[in-house]
Amino acid sequence: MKVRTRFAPSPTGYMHIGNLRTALYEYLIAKSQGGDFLLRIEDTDQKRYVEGSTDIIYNTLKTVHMDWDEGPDIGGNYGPYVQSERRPIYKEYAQKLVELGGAHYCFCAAHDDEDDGDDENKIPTKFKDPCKRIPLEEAKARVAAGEPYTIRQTINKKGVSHFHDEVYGDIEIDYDELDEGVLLKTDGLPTYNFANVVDDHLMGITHVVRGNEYISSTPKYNLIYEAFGWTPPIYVHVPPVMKDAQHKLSKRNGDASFQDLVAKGYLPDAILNYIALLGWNPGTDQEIFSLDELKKCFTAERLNKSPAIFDIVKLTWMNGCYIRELPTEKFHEMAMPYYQKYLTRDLNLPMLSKVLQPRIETFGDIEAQTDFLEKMPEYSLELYTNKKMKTDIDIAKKTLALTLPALQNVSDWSNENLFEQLKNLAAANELKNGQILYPLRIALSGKETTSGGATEIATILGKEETLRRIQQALQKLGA
RNA sequence: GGUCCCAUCGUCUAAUGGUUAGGACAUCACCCUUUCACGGUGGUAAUAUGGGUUCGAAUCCCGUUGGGAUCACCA
Repeated sequence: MKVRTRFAPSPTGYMHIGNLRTALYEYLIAKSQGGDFLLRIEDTDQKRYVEGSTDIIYNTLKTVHMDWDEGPDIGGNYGPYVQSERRPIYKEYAQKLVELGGAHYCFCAAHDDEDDGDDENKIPTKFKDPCKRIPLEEAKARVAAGEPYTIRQTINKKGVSHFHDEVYGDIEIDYDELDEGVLLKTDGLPTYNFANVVDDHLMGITHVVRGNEYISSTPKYNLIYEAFGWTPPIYVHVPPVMKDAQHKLSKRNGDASFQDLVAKGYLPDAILNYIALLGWNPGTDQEIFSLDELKKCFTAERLNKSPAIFDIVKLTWMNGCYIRELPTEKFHEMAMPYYQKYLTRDLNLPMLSKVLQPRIETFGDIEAQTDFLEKMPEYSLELYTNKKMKTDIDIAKKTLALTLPALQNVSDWSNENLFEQLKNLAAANELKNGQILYPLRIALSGKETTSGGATEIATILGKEETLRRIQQALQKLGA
């Protein structure tokens, strides 16, 4: 049987990393076995709907190349793929479930959740609906008379429910723990509890992958499958992605959303690679994976049970690996928007890219790495003193005075030539290379550390600006 | 509170009864070096806890502790 999985987000705002990881696992379970991956929009809660969030979902999946085989935009044989467009289907199946004894009409008012007065002593009890004792004919008459109603699940079963989960193994839950929850709301739309069962069955979903918060309600869904005479899917419950040991990653608190990370200069492929490893491992020491490689080696058996904390530091490292692997031209092209944002001076940008590529971990680092190119910062003369380089203020004064005329005569302003010239200058004056190069770098950057050395910075700045900065430094040194 | 689930270095994880408990990130030291970075070498660092079972337990069982989830006309 062909494997079919679905990503079924609700359009309620941003796409966070946990969502994306669930989508990835769904995608990989299908694609590792040549199956289908479909996209379904679960918009049955009109109150929580956020304009534009379906576009975010489409765009995110597209940028990481997780292509779906069926979905709202491209259609398929099991549509529609937006739940609000499936309203008649749910009503039909809900009524059928009532006839089958798996549900009943309920006329109770909605629960008011506002009284949080004595929360300490509030012990919730299982909701057992009195309406299920209303004779079906009477209930139907009230519905026909226009009385508002919901359809609730009927749970009369006693004892213990068993089911198997691919990650957590065999789970047992007592039927007494199950609520007789609403399946079809007053507004005629289904709740998640009903819609996901009906749709997953109708759409031929073989593997249901979702957060482990659904484990405790899974027996309820199985009861519905059972009442209809349907075969339940294979369940794959995955642990949450955490912000820290206590808190899940959430949209509130400004926690990492995919698009935030991209905006900060993280590469989509690196993000995807990192989250694949948050809760899954290949069983080898390999850590860098393309999506195609993941498709080849992914197996649900190697999914983890315990929550994983999202570690931006490791993601940053991995992003650095991806940046270093970029072809030079590609890196330059991707860095260009950042250059345009932070730099106005006429610089040797290809040289800047060459210097930056092995040094930055995200494109967002460019700003801090290049600020001195734009404007010479204020700096202390103490910077000229460096024990290891055997320089101090006096030596700097002397060597910069030698460097200035030497560079004035240079016509080939390439890094290689500048380095060669200055090495020769050092040798001719019986100086160490560092005694020439270290003060020069300070004079050009005003910073203790920089991306690149003296001659690289000179190359980037160009001859005119380089000479100007050396003159300024000599002035500052009182030479 | 009931129920369910989880527990290996700071973090992500490997080891499905026998390993000096392995790898990666981070961190520290050293090497390379025109600073920084990249790269290389090495170090520090973990089986929450108490009982069992077993010749032998990170691994199996029970208790404890800690954490998470769930108990909506949200998903």
